Amino acid sequence: MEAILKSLRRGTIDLISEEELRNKLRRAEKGNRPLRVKAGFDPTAPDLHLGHTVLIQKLKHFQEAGHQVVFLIGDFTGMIGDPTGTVETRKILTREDVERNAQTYREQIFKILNPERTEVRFNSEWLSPLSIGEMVRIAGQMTVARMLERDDFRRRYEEQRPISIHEFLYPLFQGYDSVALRADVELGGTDQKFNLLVGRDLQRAWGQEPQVVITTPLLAGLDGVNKMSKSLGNYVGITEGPDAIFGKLMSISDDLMLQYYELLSDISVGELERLKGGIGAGSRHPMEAKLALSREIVERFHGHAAAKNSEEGFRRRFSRKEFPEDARRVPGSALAGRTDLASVVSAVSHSFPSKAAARRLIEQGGLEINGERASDPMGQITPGGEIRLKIGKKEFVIVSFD
RNA sequence: GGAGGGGUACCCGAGUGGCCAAAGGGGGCAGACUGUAAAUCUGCUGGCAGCGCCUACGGAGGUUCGAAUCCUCCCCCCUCCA
Repeated sequence: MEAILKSLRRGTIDLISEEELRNKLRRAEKGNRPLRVKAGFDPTAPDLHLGHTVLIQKLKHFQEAGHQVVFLIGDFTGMIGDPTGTVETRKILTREDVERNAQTYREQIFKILNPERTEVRFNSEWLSPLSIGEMVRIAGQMTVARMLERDDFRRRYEEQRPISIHEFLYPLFQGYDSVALRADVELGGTDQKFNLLVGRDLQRAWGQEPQVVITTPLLAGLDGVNKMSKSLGNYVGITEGPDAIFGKLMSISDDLMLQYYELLSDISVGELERLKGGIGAGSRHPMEAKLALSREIVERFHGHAAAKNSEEGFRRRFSRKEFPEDARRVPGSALAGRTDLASVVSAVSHSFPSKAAARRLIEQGGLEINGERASDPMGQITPGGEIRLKIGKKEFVIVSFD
């Protein structure tokens, strides 16, 4: 019991309340009735990244303790859009869109979760049929003052930025989801705290025992500053290839690495402490730790062999600075007869597509040809055989003539 | 219904007739350093057949030798009063 509790609390921010959770766990065990653990997801964004998996890892911890996970897709609330303060013009998704996205979710989350103990639901199931009268009843559970306690609403109100009435409905509906699902526990990011608490209020109003609320931190993105998000480009997508994931994880700072260990890794709490201590004392090399983390995460999504392979590739490429044999190959014909370096690079590179950009790169010493730095944009290549280009830090291309 | 404020490059944001391909910051890219990093320092950061041309300051017209800057119409965002 205590061990389970400890694993459930790992890396979490809020637990409201521990007392209630204990009671629920105890009763679940006694009555052999697993807890219903709910977490909601956006119907429009089926591309999960590691940030999402913090929550999914936590769901997994519950599953490991024998409980039932309800993976809720907010297809109805998605039409409103959670009011994050930014402009949101939500396009209405068709039934097919939602179903397709749900399918993608299934493929992705079941790399972590156990399908046997996971129920995928849509909140349009109970929200669509709601009558106006029932809606009024739900809305009647909340006051404007209380709504304005929510950070982003308060800020916008104080700054005299507009808040639409329908945005108030989002937390209410999310809360009502908990009523409809008879949730025992709801998990969410810290930004969801208010919404999760609304669920408790509504459950009380509907005569249910309030759900326990657990929040997880928002995972920082690769930059270590902003939260991980696709739009900021600082993310690691779980459908990305093994080498991409490995490389991205290896580029994070040491501080961030420890956060990732806490929130993403399966290593035990004890091992985590030893790791932190070892790095602090200098007895563990941060890079070794980072390699191990990268291996673990890649293995989770792509399997053991892929992880080994990515690591080996990484070491060759960066530690030993070898030219990767699996570099992208481009036929000499792609150059269209141009032989000056700026034109060659712009023709062949994804990162430096314009000639001006290629020229800048070359002038700054970012181009190597067959291992030699070439810094004159007007320099020429001699067509024939294979020419190995290292373009910037990350791009490797072999141009082959026949 | 009335009054006012505003839309500038990836983002924020200065610029109110020429010196503006557009300050400054962020981000990004590259180099040095290193552990692959982070931090730090340096440089770059519209395009093209290379000091010349093209495209660009919400959209369309106009005034002018010349407009991001002035005028007209339109679109969009915000605030206040009713």
